[in-house]
Amino acid sequence: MAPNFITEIIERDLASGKYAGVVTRFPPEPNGYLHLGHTFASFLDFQTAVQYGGRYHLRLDDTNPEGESQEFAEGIMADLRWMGWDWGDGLFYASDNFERYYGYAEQLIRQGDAYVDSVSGDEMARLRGDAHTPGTPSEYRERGVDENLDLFRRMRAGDFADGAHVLRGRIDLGSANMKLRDPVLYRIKRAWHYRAGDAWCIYPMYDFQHPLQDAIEGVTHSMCSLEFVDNRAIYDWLMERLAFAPRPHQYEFGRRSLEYTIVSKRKLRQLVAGGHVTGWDDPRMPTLRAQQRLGVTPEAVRAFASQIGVSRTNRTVDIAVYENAVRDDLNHRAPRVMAVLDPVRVTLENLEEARTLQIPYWPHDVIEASSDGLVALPGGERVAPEQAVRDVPLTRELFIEREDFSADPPRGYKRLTPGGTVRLRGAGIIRADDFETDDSGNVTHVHATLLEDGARAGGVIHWASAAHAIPAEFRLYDRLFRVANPEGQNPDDIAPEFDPEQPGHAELSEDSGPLDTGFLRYLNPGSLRVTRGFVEGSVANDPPDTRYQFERQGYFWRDPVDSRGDAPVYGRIITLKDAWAQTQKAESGKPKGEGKKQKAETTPVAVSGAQPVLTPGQEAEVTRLTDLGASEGDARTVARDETLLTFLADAAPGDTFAQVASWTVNDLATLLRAGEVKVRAADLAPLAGLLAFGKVTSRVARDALARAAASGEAPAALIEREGLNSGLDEAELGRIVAEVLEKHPAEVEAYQSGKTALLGFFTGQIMRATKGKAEPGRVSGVLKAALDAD
RNA sequence: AGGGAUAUGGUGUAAUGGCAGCACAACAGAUUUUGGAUCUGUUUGUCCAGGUUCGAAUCCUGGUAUCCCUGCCA
Repeated sequence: MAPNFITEIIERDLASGKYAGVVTRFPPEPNGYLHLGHTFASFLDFQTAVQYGGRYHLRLDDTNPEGESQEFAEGIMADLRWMGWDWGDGLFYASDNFERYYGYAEQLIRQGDAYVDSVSGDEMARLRGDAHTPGTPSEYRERGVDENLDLFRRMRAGDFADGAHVLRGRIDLGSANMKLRDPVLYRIKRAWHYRAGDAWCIYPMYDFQHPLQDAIEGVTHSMCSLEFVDNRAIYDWLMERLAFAPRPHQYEFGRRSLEYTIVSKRKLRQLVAGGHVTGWDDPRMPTLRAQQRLGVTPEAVRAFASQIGVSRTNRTVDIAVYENAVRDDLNHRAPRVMAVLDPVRVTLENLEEARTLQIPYWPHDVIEASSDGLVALPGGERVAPEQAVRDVPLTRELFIEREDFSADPPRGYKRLTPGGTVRLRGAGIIRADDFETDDSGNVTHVHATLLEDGARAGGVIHWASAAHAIPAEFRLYDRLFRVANPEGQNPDDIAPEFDPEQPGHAELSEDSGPLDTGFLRYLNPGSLRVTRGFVEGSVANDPPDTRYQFERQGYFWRDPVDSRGDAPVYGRIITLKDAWAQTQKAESGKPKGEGKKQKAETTPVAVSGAQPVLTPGQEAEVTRLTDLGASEGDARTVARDETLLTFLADAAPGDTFAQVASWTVNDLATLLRAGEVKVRAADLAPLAGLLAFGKVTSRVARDALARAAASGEAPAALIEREGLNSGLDEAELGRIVAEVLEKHPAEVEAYQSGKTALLGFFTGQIMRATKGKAEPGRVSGVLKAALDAD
């Protein structure tokens, strides 16, 4: 986990002793399967705890019986364990604590912090008001404690129908934060809970239950996504009213979505239910179980999760980052073998007798990168590179890839052509002497000659012996959607031409309603291509979960569901990068271009220089302040802000006023509004005087101002006490400059070889070394002289 | 419209007043018995307008854009 704003908070909390250790939790609701979107959140929760030597919990957040099940709970656990997580005894079910939540609810009632409301849902929504109008109390808001307690107990006892009453927090109906307008804490809902059965007919709401559960578990840092920012106010209110100490705190991070992927549970369900995929584990799905079946390893998923950063903005990650993580993992894991996916027969006319070749499993670069000098056999055993080979028969009858022979090759084609040569991987060079085609012109047979050593060829192709290779089905997966953002509008999208051979297309057109099925129209009709071909015989004895690189094709493994011993099915985990396809596409690509979006186009020109309109009273203040010497801009800012106005009221009039006003606006405004400024404006005049007379640099003055604001000490006294007005003579400055240069020889060299931007770096170092006492004007002169002299 | 959050290359993320860096992508070259991998290099960026400062991605003011909130879901 790279450093981020949450690790920063944790380090501060640990350093200050706020918590003895870190405790986090990942709280999925067991009403669906985990998908790639969850890996980010779970990784953040778990890995952060690991990183700080803390604990992480898995919490099944099962407070809404609808849709939740043990099957989902177990699926979630299995997927997380597959990812390599071990929460030890840190497994919690929210439903195990229903009784405790209930107790806290009664406590809130007794404290007058919660009440039973008895209006309908519609009425409650109406009374809540909207963004412009504050909420109005329902007629039940002022019920007494005893009545509330009685009603709430009877709610639990099942005396009332669903929806007849709710328990609400009594917070603030007028709050601009809608979440605070007396949120519902409990509702009556007669539903069978997969763990609690029918023990309860009231269930707690997220806003009530989640903070309590965090506190009960002893969680310290409770991470959730950005849409819960407003809910934090309830979280803090609850912690305060129920006096938890030490208490957990909620921090929000931005979600990460992935290009070409949807993660909405409802839409995923539509894909399964509509038969657009074969199930939740269809290798094209973004669910973890699907990625698992695809053959992606947990290490790759974790690498991906660690590579996408953490921030407070919702972002969409480039699919290439995921693909890179998958390839990078497989490159060092998957032995190389050969398979022909779309075969064309080749006869080596001059090969009389079959040969057995020993071809290495690994390319030279993977061998060289091995840390112990050994490499793995498909079974996992690590052996010397020369032993990491398999037997491959070279026979008179072979198969090669249909794409690897061309009677009419495009420019730059490096494979087999009539009369041309190519190297058969590991077997030597052949020349195509002749070829046959069928009625439609498809090549059916190539007649070739195996050439002597010393022959030359421009390219290398893979192959398989017709007599020994194993027939197999290949499933070539591609992105499920044709567009990066299937849930968006995609006005530039061009629907693919109708192709009756592609399953899914017909359903797609009859199924596409105007509403939520819109994303279905972006389904990629070619997301699954099935071919029949041959894989070299050596794979027969390998473990069934071996991931291979089929050379020049991509990474594959045996489909764990559909593959049979006598009918193997190989699924493509991911393609190899294909520079040739790139150039091909570029050649044929119309100059239409992608139309890079220009920022200037998307951002309308801002109306600049617009000044907010001031009231006559504020205008009068502006005049008064400018008369006192303040700049127009500062005056306008101050006049509009009561806090700044009040602060500035006791500033001394005179020459120093303008400076004090400027500091007020530019340096103190934010602190002032937060009520964190301890110094008085009256104490600022002497500081401004020191600055005006050149006794201190502006840097020293601002530092002193900041410290004074925090401590309340008069800044001028502070400067006096620390001798910051002592000035800096030429000799001392020269000495410090020399010291700084000596400490940073690499930077000096870089500067002298032309990187003049480093002047700012040196200036900063010198300012720091002199505590700001050096005058920047002099520094630059001395510095340049010293650097040039060196 | 009220409240809240956010804004750095194509994408994601660093820089906490002092060198705009890293990863992925793209492009070029080297290398290569995988058009893979590897290595080297290159292109592209601080939302806009003002202000403070010797110096601003960072501080101040104003604006713009995007997202979230008005479930008895989580």
